[in-house]
Amino acid sequence: MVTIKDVARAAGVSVATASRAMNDSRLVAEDTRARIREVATRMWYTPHGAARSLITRRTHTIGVLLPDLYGEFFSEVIRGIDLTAQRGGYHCLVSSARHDGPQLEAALRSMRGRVDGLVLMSPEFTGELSRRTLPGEFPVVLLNCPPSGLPFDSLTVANYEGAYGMVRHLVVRGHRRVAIIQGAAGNFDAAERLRGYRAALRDAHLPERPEVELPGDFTEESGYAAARALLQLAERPTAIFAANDCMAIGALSALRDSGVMVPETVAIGGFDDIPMARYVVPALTSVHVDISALGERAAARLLSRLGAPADPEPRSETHPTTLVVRRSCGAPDRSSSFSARTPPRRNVV
Amino acid sequence: MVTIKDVARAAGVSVATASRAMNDSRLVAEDTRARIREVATRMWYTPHGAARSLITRRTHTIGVLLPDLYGEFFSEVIRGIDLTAQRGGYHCLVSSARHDGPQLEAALRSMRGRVDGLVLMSPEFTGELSRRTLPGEFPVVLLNCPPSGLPFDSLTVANYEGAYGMVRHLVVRGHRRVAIIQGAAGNFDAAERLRGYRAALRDAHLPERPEVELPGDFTEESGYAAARALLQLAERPTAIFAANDCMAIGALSALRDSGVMVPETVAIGGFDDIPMARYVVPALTSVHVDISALGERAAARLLSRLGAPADPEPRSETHPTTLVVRRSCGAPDRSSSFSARTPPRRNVV
DNA sequence: CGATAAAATGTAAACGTTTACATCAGCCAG
DNA sequence: CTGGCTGATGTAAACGTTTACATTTTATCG
Repeated sequence: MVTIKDVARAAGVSVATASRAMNDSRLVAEDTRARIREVATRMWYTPHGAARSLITRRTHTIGVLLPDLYGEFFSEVIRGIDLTAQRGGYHCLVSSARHDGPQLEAALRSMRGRVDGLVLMSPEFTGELSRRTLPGEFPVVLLNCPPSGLPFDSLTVANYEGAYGMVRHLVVRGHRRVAIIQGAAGNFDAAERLRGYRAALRDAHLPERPEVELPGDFTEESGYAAARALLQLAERPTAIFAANDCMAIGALSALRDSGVMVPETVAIGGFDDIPMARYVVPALTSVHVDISALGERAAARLLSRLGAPADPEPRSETHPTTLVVRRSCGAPDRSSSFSARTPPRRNVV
Repeated sequence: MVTIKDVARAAGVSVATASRAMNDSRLVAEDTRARIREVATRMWYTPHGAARSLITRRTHTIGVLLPDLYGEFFSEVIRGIDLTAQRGGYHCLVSSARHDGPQLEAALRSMRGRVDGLVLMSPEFTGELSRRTLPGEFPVVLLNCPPSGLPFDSLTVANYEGAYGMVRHLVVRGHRRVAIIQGAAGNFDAAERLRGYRAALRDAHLPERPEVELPGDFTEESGYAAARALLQLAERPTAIFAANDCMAIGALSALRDSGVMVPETVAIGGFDDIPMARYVVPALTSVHVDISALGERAAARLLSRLGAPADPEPRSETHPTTLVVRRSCGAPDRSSSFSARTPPRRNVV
């Protein structure tokens, strides 16, 4: 391993000058700077990150802590984060961990001293445990976490508004009995979407009916089961709002298996607008979330904190959603899938 | 920031003993060990990663360098890698970079000194440029890279065999004119899949016909365009093998838009078996790749290198694929999607 | 030409660990 | 009682940087 000492010796200068040359300090003459850099590249010198961050107290790395890595969602978040991180000269240390107490704590601890800041996504996050694991002055951006009272920046998806808009849309189309398949218990997004659903009904002067608020856990199976249950009801709903697309797709399967027409007999709406939503039949109406942009915002926020840690005021931000109307709730069909708003996917493999 | 010195002072020992206690060395008495650890947890001591890796020359981090982060594929790879990395006590530093020469080189350099080893995925990788950027003794696992002659472990998907199996299946079902929509030019996977396609035709004593080998670039649009072009031919193919699912789905749209029946008039097969493949209509026959397992293998291979860097022999490994037959090539339809082999997805949001 | 300011370079301390080596106490055999 | 061994602890040097400070060289100006 070639160190800066080797470079300095080869260039006939002291390590200090060599270091300055590598860091483009103005305290070094132009010609020596050029000479040193030339020598450095010739010797394939790469600075030792650990040594550097030991003294500068900067790792130029941001930690990304996710509850899981399963599915399109996280891939997109990471993409957004990595994109802006790279632009700012930062790396991403990603890790997933089940966020039930000790696991999260361990993950946080193992990241300390390796990262300058953290993007923490944890819809089940209770500020409880890590109030001491995370020193308050450590830069953290909470992504889609329940309000915790912790002094951290926080970024959330407009779950409430998105759900409200979806249900309102269903109501406006004439639906009087709108059911909901809820997200996982204890999940912040799930709770917010439920809240939006209820508000939309209330504002339309429709009764809240507990029997059509079915539990779910964001999985396709739970959507399937919930839809089955709904079909058993004496008074069937005419529309179903599933708290995410996976469950909506599960519900779609259930209705198809039961011979129920969608959208003629029952309309369905989902949430997230995952790429697949365009391709199921009928195409799924959903609430679109620009996830990659969300990741970009989170990273940008964190980077700005890192750049100027002066501002102590934690800020909250809500990321807007848009309703994408497709056939599953009665919109006219489009002949080609290309007219949908989500850009087509590109896979390298 | 509380350092090991603070802990040592508080526990009334020297830093050496404190360090030994934290690292479970046998050279420290049991009672002092307990006392020191107790003090350490009470003070919320976390070792400074940079300082530690400066002296131990181990970062306990593996780098993951991907060509992009778009789509399900990378999400799954990362998941597999992170899973095994965590099990082995390692972190993942992920980064995406367009792998055209200087970009890749820069990414590699910026990772040096931060990671103990590297999983490098780059289907357009030419061993050329980085023969010197990557010192030979640095542990690297190449994932889906073209054979480079570099002395590195290498893991590839059974592209050739998978494509061969798919085309053979089409031929066995009676298709005589099988077209291919190729992957991106210069892409290793694409080349291998083309090779498998040709071999299957040859072995079935069917002629190779250049006019049905259409170019593509793995995007949905290119699949759409290619299918359009195929429909213009005087002698239409009766089956189309698309080098990935995205293009297959694009082709599906094109055929639907042209009023061509799938699979009755033209059968279609894809590659990758992305989750969406089950949901398009008709459900897409595809070559399934267990991507997360691929990532796990890659990480496991790298970790074993890191554990015992004795073995200098670079090893190659091919990851098997399985053909998943669905309706798009004429298989009987299944009533519920749950019977398909891909497990249902779980999204947290 | 000398004084002085400015610019360029060198010296050495620091960052937080680990670890080779030194030390020291206690113990046992001769 | 002495010498050597064992086990526990301390001392200090390293790891590869950056940077405050000291020193030297160069430029400027009276």
